[in-house]
Amino acid sequence: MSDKFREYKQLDLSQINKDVLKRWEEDDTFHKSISTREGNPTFVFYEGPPSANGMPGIHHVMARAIKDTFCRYKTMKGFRVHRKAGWDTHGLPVELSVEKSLGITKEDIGSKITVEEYNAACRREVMKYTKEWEQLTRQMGYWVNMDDPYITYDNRYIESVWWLLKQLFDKGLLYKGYTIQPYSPAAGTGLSSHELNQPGCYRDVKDTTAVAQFSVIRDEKSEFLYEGVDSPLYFMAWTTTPWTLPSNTALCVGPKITYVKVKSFNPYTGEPMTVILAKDLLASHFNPKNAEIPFDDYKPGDKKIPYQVLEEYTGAQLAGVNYQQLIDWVKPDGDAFRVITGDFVTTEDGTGIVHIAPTFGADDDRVAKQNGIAPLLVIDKDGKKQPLVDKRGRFYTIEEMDSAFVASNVNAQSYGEWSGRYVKNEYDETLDESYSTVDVDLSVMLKKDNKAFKVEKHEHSYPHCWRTDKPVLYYPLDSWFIRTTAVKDKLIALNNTINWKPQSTGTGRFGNWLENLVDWNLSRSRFWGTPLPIWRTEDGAQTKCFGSVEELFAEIEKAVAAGVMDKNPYAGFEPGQYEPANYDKIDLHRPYVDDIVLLADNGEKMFREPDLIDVWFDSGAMPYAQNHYPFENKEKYQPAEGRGVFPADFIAEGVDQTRGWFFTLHAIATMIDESVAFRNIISNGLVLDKNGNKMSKRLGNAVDPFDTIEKYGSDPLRWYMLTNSAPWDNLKFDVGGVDEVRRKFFGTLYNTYNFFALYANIDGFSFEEDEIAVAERPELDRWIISLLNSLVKEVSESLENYEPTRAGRAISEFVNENLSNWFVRLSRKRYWGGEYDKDKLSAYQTLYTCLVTVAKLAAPLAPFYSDQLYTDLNKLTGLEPDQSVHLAEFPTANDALIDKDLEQKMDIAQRASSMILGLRRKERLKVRQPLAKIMVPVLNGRFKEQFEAVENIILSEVNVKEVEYLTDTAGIIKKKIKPNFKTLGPKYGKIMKQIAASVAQFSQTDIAELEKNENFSLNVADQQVELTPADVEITTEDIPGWLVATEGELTIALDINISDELKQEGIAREFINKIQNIRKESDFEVTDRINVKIMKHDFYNQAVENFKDYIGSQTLCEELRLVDSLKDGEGQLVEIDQDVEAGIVVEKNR
RNA sequence: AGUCCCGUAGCUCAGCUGGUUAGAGCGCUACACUGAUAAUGUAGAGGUCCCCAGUUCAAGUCUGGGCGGGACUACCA
Repeated sequence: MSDKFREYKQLDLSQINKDVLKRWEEDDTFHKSISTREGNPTFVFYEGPPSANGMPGIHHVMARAIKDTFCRYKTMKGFRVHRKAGWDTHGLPVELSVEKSLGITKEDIGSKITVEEYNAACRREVMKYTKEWEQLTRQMGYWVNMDDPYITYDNRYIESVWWLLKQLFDKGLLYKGYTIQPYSPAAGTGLSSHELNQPGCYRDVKDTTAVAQFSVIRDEKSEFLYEGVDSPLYFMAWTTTPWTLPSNTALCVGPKITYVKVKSFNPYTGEPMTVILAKDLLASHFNPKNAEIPFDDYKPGDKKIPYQVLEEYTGAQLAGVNYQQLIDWVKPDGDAFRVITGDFVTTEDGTGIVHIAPTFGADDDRVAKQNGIAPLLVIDKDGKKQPLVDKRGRFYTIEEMDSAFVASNVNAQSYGEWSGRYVKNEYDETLDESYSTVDVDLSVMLKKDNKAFKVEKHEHSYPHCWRTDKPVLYYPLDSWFIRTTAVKDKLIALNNTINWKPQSTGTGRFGNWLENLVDWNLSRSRFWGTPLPIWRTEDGAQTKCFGSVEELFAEIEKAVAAGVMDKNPYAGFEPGQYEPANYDKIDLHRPYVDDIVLLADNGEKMFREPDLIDVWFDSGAMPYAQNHYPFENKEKYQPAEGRGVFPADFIAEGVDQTRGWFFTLHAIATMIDESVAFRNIISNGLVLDKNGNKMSKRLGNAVDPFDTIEKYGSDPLRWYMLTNSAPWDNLKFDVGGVDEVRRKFFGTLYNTYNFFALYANIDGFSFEEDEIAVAERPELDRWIISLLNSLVKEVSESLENYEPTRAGRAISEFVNENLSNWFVRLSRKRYWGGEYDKDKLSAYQTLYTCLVTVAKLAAPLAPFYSDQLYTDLNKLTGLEPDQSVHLAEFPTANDALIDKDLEQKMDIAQRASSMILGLRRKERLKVRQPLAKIMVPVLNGRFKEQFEAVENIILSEVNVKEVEYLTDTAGIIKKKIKPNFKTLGPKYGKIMKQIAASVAQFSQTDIAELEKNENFSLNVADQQVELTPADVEITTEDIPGWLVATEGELTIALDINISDELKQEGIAREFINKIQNIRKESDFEVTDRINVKIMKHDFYNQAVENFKDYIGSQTLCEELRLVDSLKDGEGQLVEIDQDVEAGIVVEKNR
């Protein structure tokens, strides 16, 4: 063990990073931080699994710094912290990068490459950057348990996921339905949004559009609309796809949009009518000039059609009104033909009323479901429900429909001629461009039926299939869904119990998302992912969902026994045996599961539903699947005592996960356990480049975390990210800021430590003396201890509230402003020279305590340097029982040591000193020149008492001999008065401005009177105003005839007359300074004794003689002589005053 | 398009429940200090608190509406 505190030549945080890492590894500190908390309450953290198929970026440092900070903090608070690492391994990005690296497309899977080979490639690809990730985790000091990470492709993980799906299936929350997706009839395939966003897919095309008239049904719900109406009443709705009109089942209005009822004539038939449309769009359908035309003058066929606005309604009022089906081909089953409201409705184009065909529009489908509107479906020969248009893009033929359905629901007469027609001519190779389209023919039909208001060509952007160049349809496709809407209320209720940081994300983005919840579409047509564990007979009548490998294994055995399968592909697997080796024998991925054919209870064959599940389900399942629950670790979920591993106390990820991981965690936990998955959450913002642009490799503005850590060390990087802006604000990342943190915060802290070490080593301080009671320590020490305890309080509160930014900023402010710039600066003299007395000891003990406490407070945020600082301090003193700061207990504040009055006093001292230094500078009076006195006007006793307490500190700081307190009896102080708006405002309100004006006019006599009587009456705007001292702020402004500075309520005058005595002392201090410089330049040890010779000069001979002892004591000079001359080349010249130079020789005393 | 975040000095950010000279750091300029020394201190210059309306005696702060940047979710008659 060393007998000295370690001293540094310079601060190398990058090296410290490496040293500390090495020590952590040698001492196994991370595991100790858990094992030493054995039996304590747990703190559960969930790691949102990253995908290792991409390189980690600087933004990962951000999220992980936050995570790490709170896990370390809770550890220091005594909790046993759970934090298991994990990897997200499934999904489209993996598939895409495999395809890129193999140079294949999805088309090639199964032909150029087998599914087996493809999957094997995915498995390799997904862990490609594991090493880099682990390295970053290590280097940045992110403590997470990587011994046994969860991996979503692992069979055991998948098994837990299956178990969860089975629970949902059993609860009736898993069902097969459809969703509206882009679909290419020509290619016979659904398209992903990714494919749709290929260049050239959206093209401007001219389509026939129609404004149709939907006839209102007159009943009690619509009666209010008939006021003043004497012709048939219609809603008007516009569509760019008239072929969807036969599938219309609702009309949608904006609840806040204003609609008008207009009396006019149908332009094609000339029939009188009354129509409803959005007020904002009136002018685009009715020419305002025609409003003047008398109705009687109108004849059918006239170009100018008169109209008259009868009434206005809001969309909300229209909701619920029923209308007649526009085209009566097929009757829907269920509620339909009703006006509903939707927020997405605008008045930008059309009529402000949107035609809803739930089978052919995503918005339509959603809004219809929310309002209980049925889609228009037909039943085919197999008994399956189908939209009116089949997958080839044709209206279903009557022959292909179920005959009973045709009899009950289909109007064969009107539908007949349309049956089998392609809705887009492009789908029929035999048709040329001249052939009229369904859109046109339907529009013509509507015109004839008095149901069309306007039919015209309209150019708009429409998506096309990138493979066939033909238009895409939005089409319902089969998918498996989780019925999250069934638990919507529960989701919302549970969300309200979660502590969101920031709160607005929880109530806003996340809360709104829950309010507008739709069922979770679980299906993905992919290859690399968790397969849906559902087998069905071909007709879909029999369904089995498996919640474990064991169940599936048993069914396979049954199928093999019945001869449905040749052999069990999972033969050799031992059900119920949970060793990894056992699970390595099987593969639950495609294509292996696809080959499994099972036997239904009725003897039919069952095939797996080919979909994979949404990868978000994988990650949302991690609270369970990371522990292979419920197959293993079941006891951790229902612990006999204390807390188990569910739910999490804390999670943190980017705000982009709100509808991703945050939602899936929340949804799964709610559905499985009616519990939250996490209690506290920080959703952090993005890391942008310094100009506020998104970082990307392509733009070359991405910052490499490894380089940054290598250069600066992790601590400044982490500190910068955590303190520069609140975690939930976006961070404009600027390396310059990291460097600033290094200099400002770590540099200062390091300097403070080094200063301490330097003198402590000289004096042999090792904190072996008894601790001096705080009450017995000097004012300055009690002050910094008070601030330190206030700091502990603030940091603890901030971290308890998940606000790392506040914590970090408070620590930094303490270290820079108070500890270094005030405490150490004022205490310097206490450390160097002099006796090793109680004051010196107190100075050491106080500084030591501050440093070690700061190390602990900063440890969660800056784990490396804090540990180094802690270790350097503790190595010698052995005061702390723990070998690492991360095993130590987090400090707790001692309220008894917080002295707000003292903090106030020191604040006065700091401000007074800086004001006096300001005055000196103005007069070009060096601080080395002592001055006689300062004068301070005193307005009340309390102020005087406070000032007196810190008088000596101020005087020595500014090098002035004494303070003179001025009471105002002498009348030499000029005062200033200002109204106190906070007290007067509420009392006098409106006349506040006049009062302020009157008060500003107060004379010195007025002010004196107010102070004396503690009351002053004013008459303002015929109102009596009573002022008490509390209603005004009286400050001193000036002391005529003196050099004065004023700041707030503090006024100080400086006496700048310099007596001979003072002048001499100034000269003496000048010499001290010069001699000290020479000592330093000559590389003398701080403790070396010296002899000094000074060549005589009338300017300073007297001063040197008079202050000989003083100079000697300050510079450790044994012998100080004034000499007549110096030898040539001996000594050096120093400037003592303007144009006065002294020859001086400084020698070591041997 | 909807939801959410952000907009204060050249840059990065504070500014608590509204209260009258709008702050800090960096950068710039000047000066000072000096046995913490590749440090440090003090000051100066630098502001349309994004814009417009409203509430109020009083708005950087509250309300409404815009504008700009960003994120997510949707893609539409």
